[in-house]
Amino acid sequence: MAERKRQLVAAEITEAALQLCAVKGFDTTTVDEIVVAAGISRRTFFRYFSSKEDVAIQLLASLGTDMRDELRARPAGEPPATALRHAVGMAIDHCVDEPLKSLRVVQLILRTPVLHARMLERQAQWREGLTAELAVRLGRDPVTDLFPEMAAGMALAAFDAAMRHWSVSDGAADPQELTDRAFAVIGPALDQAG
Amino acid sequence: MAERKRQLVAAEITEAALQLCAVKGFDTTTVDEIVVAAGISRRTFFRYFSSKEDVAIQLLASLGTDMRDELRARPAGEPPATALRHAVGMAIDHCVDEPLKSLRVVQLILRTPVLHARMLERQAQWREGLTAELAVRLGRDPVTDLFPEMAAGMALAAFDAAMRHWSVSDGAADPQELTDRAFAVIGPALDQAG
DNA sequence: GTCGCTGATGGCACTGAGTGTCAATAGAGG
DNA sequence: CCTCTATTGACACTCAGTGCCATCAGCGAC
Repeated sequence: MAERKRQLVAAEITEAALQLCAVKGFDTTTVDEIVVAAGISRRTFFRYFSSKEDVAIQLLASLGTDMRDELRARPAGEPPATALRHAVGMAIDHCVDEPLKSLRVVQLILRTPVLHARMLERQAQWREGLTAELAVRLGRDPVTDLFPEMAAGMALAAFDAAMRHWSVSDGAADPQELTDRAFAVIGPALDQAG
Repeated sequence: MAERKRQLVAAEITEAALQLCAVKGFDTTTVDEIVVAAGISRRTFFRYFSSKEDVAIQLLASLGTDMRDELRARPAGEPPATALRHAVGMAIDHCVDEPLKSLRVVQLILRTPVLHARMLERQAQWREGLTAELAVRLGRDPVTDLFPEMAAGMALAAFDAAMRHWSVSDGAADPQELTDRAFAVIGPALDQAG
């Protein structure tokens, strides 16, 4: 029950922060302003989020593990392109399930350089996870063989491209359809024998 | 001649900063320490570099334009895979020309999360440049057609993979050969008709 | 009920990054 | 030698982030 309250407070902070950032931008929004809007103390804010950027980035926290878990759960014999498409699909589902919240966050991140940078750094960790999982699936050594790493990188490049186009379309485009088109491009490279 | 002096001071600051960061890490190295080592004032430091991170990132400044210029200079009929390989080759050349300096910077960036994030953000700008150039070369609309964007993303994924493996090999591996192997993976996707 | 323990919170002071302002200074040109 | 200009240094300030400690609420033991 203490955990429930913690998530409630975190959600309140997040909501206040996103609201303020949407109005006056991330950089010009101070932690003090967020803190006042959320009705907590400055010190408490940093107990919930390790930095101001974390408020936005934290919302993507589960995507990495979701993708990796889905990739692991795919049938062993499935070709890399199909397995990776389903893995990325897990992340895209979050955008489809809650379009309003997701779009707001994605747009904020994409037009705030420092947030964009943090997100890309996160993605690099996702890539490491996907690389390791792919290496196991394919029985390849990720140190000497560049294929798992490149395949994971291409899948995330497709994810990025879909997110960017979804963002600039203001949510009008279908994220899964954009992802399909991006995967159509990388497909020929994903299913090679190596 | 004022410009010459400016570059000289910048080089001195950079050298002092990299030396300190190599010893005690980027995060624990303060601007004050860099400033003392370089023999300048704190205020002057921020006139040369807009942030502490910029000292390291600035060293990659020309890579983006170099790649785009090289891509533009490639023969019009050349297939995307070949043209992009030469463009990325321009950036890799910097590592081959000055292996000691480059390796030190690359390793520092790759093992410092905040620097890694900034570098990836830079790369996103390079990608935009390559995307625009590719769109022109191929006569495709980068808004409705995902191919230019994905091709640029794949090329940079290859660049990244080569850099990472070069870094972990402590410079023992050949950067151009690593890039060749990475491009061999994405090749089948780069030369599709779309 | 009260004592004592634990965990969450708030307040305070501190370091470090980054910025604006102004005075001092050095160098080019008359 | 004087003047105009650009670079620098010094100071003060805002804001992010952290360590420390006092406070307070809940909760089990007695």
